[in-house]
Amino acid sequence: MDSEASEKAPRPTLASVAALAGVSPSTASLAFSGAGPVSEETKERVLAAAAKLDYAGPDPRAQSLRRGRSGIIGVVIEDRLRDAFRDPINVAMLDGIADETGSAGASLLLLTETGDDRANIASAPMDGIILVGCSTSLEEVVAVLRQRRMPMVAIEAKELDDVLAIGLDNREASALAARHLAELGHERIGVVSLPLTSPHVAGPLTAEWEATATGSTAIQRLLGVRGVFAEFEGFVAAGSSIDAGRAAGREILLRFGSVHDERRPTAIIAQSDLLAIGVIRAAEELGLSVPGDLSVVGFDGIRIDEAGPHDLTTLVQPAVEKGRAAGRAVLDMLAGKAPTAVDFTSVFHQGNTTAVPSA
Amino acid sequence: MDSEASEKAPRPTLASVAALAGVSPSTASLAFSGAGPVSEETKERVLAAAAKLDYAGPDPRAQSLRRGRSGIIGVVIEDRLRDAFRDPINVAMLDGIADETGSAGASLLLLTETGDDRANIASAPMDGIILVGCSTSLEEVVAVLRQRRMPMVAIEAKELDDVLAIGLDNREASALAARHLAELGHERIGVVSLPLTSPHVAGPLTAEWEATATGSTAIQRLLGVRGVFAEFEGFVAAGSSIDAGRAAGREILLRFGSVHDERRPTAIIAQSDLLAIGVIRAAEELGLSVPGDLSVVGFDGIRIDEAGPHDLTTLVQPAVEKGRAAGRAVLDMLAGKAPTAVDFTSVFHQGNTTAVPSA
DNA sequence: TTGAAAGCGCTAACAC
DNA sequence: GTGTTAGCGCTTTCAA
Repeated sequence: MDSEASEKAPRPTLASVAALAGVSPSTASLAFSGAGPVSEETKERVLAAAAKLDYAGPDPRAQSLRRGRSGIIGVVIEDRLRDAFRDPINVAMLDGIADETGSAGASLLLLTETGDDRANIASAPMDGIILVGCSTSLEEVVAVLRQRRMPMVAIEAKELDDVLAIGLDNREASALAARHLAELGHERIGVVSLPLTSPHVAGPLTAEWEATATGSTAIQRLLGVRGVFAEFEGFVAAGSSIDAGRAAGREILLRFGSVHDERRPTAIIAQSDLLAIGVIRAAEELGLSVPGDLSVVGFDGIRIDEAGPHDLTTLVQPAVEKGRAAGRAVLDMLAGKAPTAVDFTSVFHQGNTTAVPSA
Repeated sequence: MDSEASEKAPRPTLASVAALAGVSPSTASLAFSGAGPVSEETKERVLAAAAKLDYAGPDPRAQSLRRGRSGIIGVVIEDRLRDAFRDPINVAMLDGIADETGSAGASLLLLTETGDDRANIASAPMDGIILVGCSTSLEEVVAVLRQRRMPMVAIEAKELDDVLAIGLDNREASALAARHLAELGHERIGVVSLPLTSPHVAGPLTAEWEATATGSTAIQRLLGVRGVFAEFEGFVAAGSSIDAGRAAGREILLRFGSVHDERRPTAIIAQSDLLAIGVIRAAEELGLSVPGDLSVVGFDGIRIDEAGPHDLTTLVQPAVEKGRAAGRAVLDMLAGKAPTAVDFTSVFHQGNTTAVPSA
């Protein structure tokens, strides 16, 4: 019964306010928006009428039909939220997006590519959209959105028509990390990859798997390493988390039965800092010291409460800036301005988790 | 120039599809929605016309005006996203909300109480709203939303008219933790509190501060402890993070100059697991062992990659369920059903971070 | 089974 | 400065 309260008290309309104030609806509208010439006196009368009726301002639904804009920017995330936001790098990026869109008066609609939410991508009232680290079904999603004539921006996705790309030098940066290890004298390395396909499963990296992979970021980072080390022990993690990194680390370190087997990699490149921390943990649990017995490199450069005493050697990417650029790009598209496709560069940070391999 | 592409190709309308198919708009509408009797043949004709025009389906903006529903549920977060989502407990809750709303075909609009985004709360096209851990300006926000006749659900907020409450036994659970410590024999304890006011600042807990506090969760948890220990060393953290916990832990442990001062608390209750982990870290850095020299209790029961060897003694709260309940409640309100206000219960988990105080 | 008409609430043009 | 008119694109009566 209580719930009917909302039904009993219909929202007053601009028209009703105008009527009470004794002015035309268009005048009342102007009085509210301040977008045209209205006499002080009329304005006051309208505002008084609005107050009396407890009018909350123009109905956003009607406004958005009339104006052809809803003030909403969609953000499509591949995973379930709890998977995506477990990694601070994604949150940082989202925060960057929110910075830009928020100050332009737009709000963010969170959408995932998973199951039920899929249909919403086709039908939510949005003015533009940002695709984040999407992969598997990216092209399907893009096709739907293209049909909706929706301005699209994708962060770290493969090039697609009608989609503005915000890039990161994943390949080059990873090559940098690999070269760093090579220069230290490492010859046998392992790589812990971000998920390659969706749904996320863990397992040893194989050529076939890599060939069918859809995760653009992971692929580029793998290619970067391969440019330096033709061969390496690859293992695909089930996500970007310390746990997943730990599991992957164990797999790589124990691939030959014992960590003392001489074929064991002396260095591991992890595709995210969380994964790297997991690898370090796995190594320590197996009695290996970092960087004495094993060098570890990460990727992202998040400020890592969890790294303990280690200062992770990693590639610092400008996550917030990436988000900002994406936000700015959609807004530009909406404003009819030519948006700028930006490519960001990661910076190598030499920490204390890499060293020359032990004899 | 490129950006004008979207302007040149206007979205086709249902009317244009209908015209091409040689039927009335209303019939075309039915053919799409399947919500009425349409002959197979007509339907096919309409679909063919739609395909030819590359029609992407009804415009959501027009739909939402006509139907009075936008299919959007707002979620108001107090902090900047990166602060709120740094704590996995919040992400879990959001995930619970998304579960429910997503499968009902609604999407989530993310709003913050901070600066620019504030105005959006007053003007975004939403059907209902969920307030999450909001505090400071809760009442202002609620007033605006009430005027909009917006169904409101609040998670762990103080009781307010027209707002359905989803609660957690913060007070009772905290009392449980305190009693646990009392039973172990602790007499001098410290409490690391979640932020009390906004913007978040850290500092020693004072009676005045507590009196003007707006963070409902923090207050309840403090009250729970006070029911058991009339006095304790309180310190308010600047957020729910390991770093903030570490800083707060240091403050409390060094309040009397040295950790060896006999007035030093022998146990610390932290209002979140992240804070607790930070406290443990601070203790260890100061040469104290946990639980030997210091007992630590957390709150939340997140699965903690970062706890290292410790199995944190904590209160496990059903975060995802809390989110689900909130989601279900808004949806019920929208469906005209009486929503159920739910109160959740936390479960005490005895880990290995609490023990009898050392002599 | 289909069509015609009305209007959701607002605002941009245009007249006065 | 203010009022009038005309829709934005869709869906829901109601009548045929």
